[in-house]
Amino acid sequence: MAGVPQPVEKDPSFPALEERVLERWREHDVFRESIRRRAGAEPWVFYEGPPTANGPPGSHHVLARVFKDIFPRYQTMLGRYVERKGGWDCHGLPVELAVEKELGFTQKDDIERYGIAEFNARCREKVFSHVEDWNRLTERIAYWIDLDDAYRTMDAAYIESVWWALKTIWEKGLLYEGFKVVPYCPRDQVTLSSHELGQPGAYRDVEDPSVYVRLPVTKPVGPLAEGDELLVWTTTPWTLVSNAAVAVDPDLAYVRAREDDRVVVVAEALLDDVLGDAEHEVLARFPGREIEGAGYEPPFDFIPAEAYGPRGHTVLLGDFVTTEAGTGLVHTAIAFGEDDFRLGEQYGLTVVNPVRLDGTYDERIGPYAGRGVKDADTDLVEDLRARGRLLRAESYLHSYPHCWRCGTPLLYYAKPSWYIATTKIRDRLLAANESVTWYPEHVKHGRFGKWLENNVDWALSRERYWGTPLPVWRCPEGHVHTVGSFDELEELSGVRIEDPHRPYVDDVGFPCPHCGQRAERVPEVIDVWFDSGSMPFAQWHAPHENADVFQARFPADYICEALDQTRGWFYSLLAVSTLLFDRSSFKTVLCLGLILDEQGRKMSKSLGNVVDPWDVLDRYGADAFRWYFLTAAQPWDGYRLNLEKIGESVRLFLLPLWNTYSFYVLYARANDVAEARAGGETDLDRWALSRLADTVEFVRERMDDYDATNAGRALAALLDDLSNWYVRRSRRRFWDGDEAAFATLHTCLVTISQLLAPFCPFVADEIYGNLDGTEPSVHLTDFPVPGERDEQLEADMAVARVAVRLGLAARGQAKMKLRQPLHAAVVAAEAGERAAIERLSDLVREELNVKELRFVSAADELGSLEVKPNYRVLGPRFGKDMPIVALAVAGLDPAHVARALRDGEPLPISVGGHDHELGPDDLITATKPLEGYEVEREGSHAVALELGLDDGLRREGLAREVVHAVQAARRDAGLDVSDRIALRLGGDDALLDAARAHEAYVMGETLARTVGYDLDGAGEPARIEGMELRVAVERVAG
RNA sequence: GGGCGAUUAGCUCAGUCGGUUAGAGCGCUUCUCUGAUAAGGAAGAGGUCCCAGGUUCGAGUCCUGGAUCGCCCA
Repeated sequence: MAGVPQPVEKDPSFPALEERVLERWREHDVFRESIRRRAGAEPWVFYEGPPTANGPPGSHHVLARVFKDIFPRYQTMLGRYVERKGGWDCHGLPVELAVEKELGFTQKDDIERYGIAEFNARCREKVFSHVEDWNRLTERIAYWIDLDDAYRTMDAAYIESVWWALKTIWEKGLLYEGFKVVPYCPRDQVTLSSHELGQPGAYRDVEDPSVYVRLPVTKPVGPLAEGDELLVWTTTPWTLVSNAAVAVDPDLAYVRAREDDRVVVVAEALLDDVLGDAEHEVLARFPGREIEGAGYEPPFDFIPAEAYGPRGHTVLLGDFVTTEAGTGLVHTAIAFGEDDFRLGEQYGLTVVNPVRLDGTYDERIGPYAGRGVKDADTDLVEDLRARGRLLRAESYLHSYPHCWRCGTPLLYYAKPSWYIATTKIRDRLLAANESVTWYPEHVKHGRFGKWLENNVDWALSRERYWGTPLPVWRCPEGHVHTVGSFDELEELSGVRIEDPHRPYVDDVGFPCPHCGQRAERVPEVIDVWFDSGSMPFAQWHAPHENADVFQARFPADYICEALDQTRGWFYSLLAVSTLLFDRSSFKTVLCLGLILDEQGRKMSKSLGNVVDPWDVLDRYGADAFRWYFLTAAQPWDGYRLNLEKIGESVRLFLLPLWNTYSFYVLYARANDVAEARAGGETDLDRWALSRLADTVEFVRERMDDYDATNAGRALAALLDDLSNWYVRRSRRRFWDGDEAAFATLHTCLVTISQLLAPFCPFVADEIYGNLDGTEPSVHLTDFPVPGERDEQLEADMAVARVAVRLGLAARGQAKMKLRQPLHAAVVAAEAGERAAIERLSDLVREELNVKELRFVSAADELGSLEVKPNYRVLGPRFGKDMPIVALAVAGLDPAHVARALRDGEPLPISVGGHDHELGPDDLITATKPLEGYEVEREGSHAVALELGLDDGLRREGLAREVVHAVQAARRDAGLDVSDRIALRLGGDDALLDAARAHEAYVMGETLARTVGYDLDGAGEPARIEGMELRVAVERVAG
C-alpha cells in the first residue's frame, strides 16, 4: 500500500485528469516499460493494419484503435510479450488524387508533363500531411503503439521486401500478364481492382438507355432468310460501334416471328417481352445452334467485318446467354465485356478497340471521334432510329459501378494487366481461412468464405506513379525478368538504386540474360493492397534482414479492422501469406461494424453528421469514449454514435466508480488508514470479495474470448454491487474506522483498477496510483487472478436482497417513510431462503429499518398459495399430455400441496388413466396476496410489514428526522465529515422530546460533543411533519 | 439478381438448452433515501418480440416464405 491516500477531487474533470495521467506516462515511459518488463516472455503478436495519414482521423478510427488497444494491453498484463509496431500505408491513388487536385490537374497527361519525380516527391509529403493529427489522437485515446519505429510502405526497405514477395510468386508461376476486360476509369485512367469496386459508393443506381436493335441478316443459314432481323439488346449503346458478333445459346429455343412486314429473330421465352402487345406470328422455331455462322449487317459501319477476322459480324455460340432480360441474342463487343472477350478468344476474333484511354472515340469512329463514349449514347440511338434500325429505346434503372474516388462511371475495357493467379490457390486460401478464428463467427464461412470461393485472379498492376514499382523487366524479345532485391538489380544493371520509386527505377535497364537486348522495366506500379498485405515480413525488411525476427512474429495472434476490410486488408494479408507460406498470417480477427449517426445514417461530410472525435475527447474524455465503444454493443453490430450515450458512460460508470473511490479516500484519510489489515471480515466483506473473485474469473474468460463487451458489462455490474450495496450497507464501519471494511474495499478498488486498465487506462491508473502504487503504473502490473469464491454466500445475499426489495416495495405501497422505524417485517420464505435471510438478517433489518424479522414457515400464511406446474421439468416427461397435467395440478388443493412438499411426500396425480407422482421439483408455488396486508411477493418469497406504531417508535422516527435536519445543517455550514460540533436545538416540544429520548444516538450520528435545547427563535429553521425545529451547529475542537 | 447480417418498450440494448407474467439502462410521472454520489431505492406509464405460415404439449428463441434496413457481391 501507498500509505494514506492523497485527497481526491469531488467533481473530477476526466479530460483534465487524463492529460495529467498522460504526462505521467510520458515521464516514466510507461508504454515501453510495459513491454520491456515482458522481455523474454512468450510473444503475443499483434499486426497493425496501416492507415493512410493523408486525411484527419475520424470517430471510426477511434473505434478501431480502441479495439486494437484493449487486447494487447490485456495480454501484456497476462504476462505476454506484446510488441506493437505501428505502420503507415503510403502509396496509392487517393494520395495521387489529392496532389493532382492541389496542382489543378485534370488529366493524367498533366502529371507526365509536370514530371514524375516532382509529382512523387509531392506525394511523399502529402501522405503524411495529417500525421500530427494522427499521432496526437493516438496518444490522447491511449492507443499504445510504437509510432517511432513504425513501418512505412514507401520506404526502400519495405519495397525491397515486397519485390522479394513478387519474385517468389513469379517463380511459383503465379504472376502473369493477361489481356483482360477490366473496370476502367477514363477520368483517372486507371484500372480498378475488385477491392476498389467494393469501396463504398462504387455501385450507384443510374439510368442507362435500354435499346433493342435490329440487325438484318445478310448471309442466312439454316432457317433464316435474308432480311430477317436479329434483335439484340444493350444498355451501353456506345459499344455498338464496335459490335463484332452476336452470341446465341446453342440449346435455347429461338423463333422467327412476323411483326408487321418484318421478320425478327428472338429467343422464344422472350418473344412476348420484346414485342409486347404488337401483333406477331411465329414462323419457325429452332435451337440457337442452327443459326451459327449467319452473317448480318452491323449496327454501325465504322469498322468493317474483316477487322475482326473471318468470323466478324456473324452469329456465334456462347454459354453466357440468359433469358432473364434482353432478347436471347447478345450483342458482343470484344473489347468491352468479359463474356464478350472470352467469346472473342474462343473464336479467334481480333480485338478492335476504338476507344482511347481517356474514354473518347478514336478517328475510326468518324463523326464521333473525340467524343466521350457515354456522351455519345443519345446521338447513336437517334442515328439508329433514323435508319430504322431501332425496335425500341427505353431507359433502364440499374446499379452500375463508378470510380470510388472521382465518381466517373467505369468502362469495361480490354487492357493488358498483370495478375496473380490466386484462382490456382483457391483451395489453399480456403484451407488457410479454416485456421482463422473470426469474430463474429459468421464472417468466416459467410462473407469472407464466400468471397474466397468466388475468387478471381488478383489484378495487381496499376498504370500510375506513386506506388511500389512492379519489379518486372522485359526485353524487346519478350523475355521477362522479375527482380527480388536491390542487390540483384545492381548485379544485373550495375546501378545501385537509392529510391526504388518511379521515375528513378524506370531509368534502370540491363542486358537480357537470354538475348542480350536491353530489358526495361514495365511501367506499372502495384495495387496498394499488396503493399499492406506484405506487412508481416516487409515491416521487418525480411527476408533481406531480420528473417529471425519475422519468423518469431508470424503469424499474428490478433488483428482487428472494420468489416469493410473483408475484401481489403483481411484478404490481401491472407492471400499474400498463402501465396508465399501456404498459411494464414493471422489466427484471430475481430471485425468492427460501421459507425452511423443517431438516425442510423452513414456519417458523411455532405450530410454534416460527422462526429469529430476531438469534440468527444474534450467534453467527456478518452475513457468515456473507450468505455462507450467497448460496452455499448457488440462491436460488429455497429454503433449509432450518440453523444448522450457517451455522457451516460460517464454518469453511470465513471462517476460512480470515482465516487466509490473518493468515498474510500475520504474516510481512509479521516481515519488515517494507511494499511488496513484483513481479518474480522463480515459476511458482507466476504460477499464483496466473492463477487470480486467471480468477476475476475468472468472478465478473464470473456477477454480470452475477445469479448470486451460482456467483460466490461460484468465490471459495471460489480461496481454497482459495490457502490449500491456493499458501501451503502457498510458506511458506519467506515465512519468507525473498521479495518476489515477498509481492507475489503481497498482490495476491491485496486483489483477493479487492474481489471479496468485495458478498458479505461486513465482512470484505472489514477485509482491504482493513489491506492496502491507498488508499481509506477497499473499497466505494469499482472492481471488479477480470481480469489476464492463463496457461492453459497453469493446466493444467500441475492435472496436477502430480494427480501429487501420486497420490503421496500411494501413500504412504498404503504407510504411509510424509511426513516420511521417499524416493529417487524414478516418474511415468508422456503427453508433455504429463510436460512439465507436469517444469516444476513442484520443487513435486512437495517435496510428496512425494522426492529425485528419474523419468519413464517410458508408464504401461504401471508396470502393464499398458488401451485403451478414446472413446465421445464414436466414438459419433457409428459409431452403431449402436458395440458392434462396442467389441469390436474390446477385441481390440487394448495394447502395439501404445501404440506406434502414440506414433508417431502410425493403427490399423486392421474393422467389419462395412469397414476404418476410429482415431487418438489415438479411444482412451483407462489403466493397470492391477501386483502388488507402490505405484502409484496416474488415467487415463493413474500415480505409483509407490521405498520402499527407506538409512541416509542414514533419518537425514534422523529429523532431520526432531527438527525437528518442536523446533517443538513452541518452540510450547509460547510463542515467536514469528521468535524465535531456543539449542537443546539429549539422548536416544537415533540421534536425536542424525541431528541432527548435518543440523545446518545443523535449526538453519535451528528458528531455532537454537546447538545443544548435552549435555542429560541435562533438557528436554522426546519419543518418536520408540520412541526418546527431550529438547529444551530458550531464546530468545536476534536 | 445473389450472399451475409439485423429487426424485442419513445431511445440504447440483454434475453442461456424452446418452458408459459419478455427484462435492464436512459427518458417521463409520483414517492423515497442520502454522513461519497449529477448517484441509489420503490411505484406507475410504456411491448403486434417486423409480418405470415409451419414444427411442438409449449416459439421472442427452431423451420419456410415475405417485408424493411445495413453491408458485400453481380
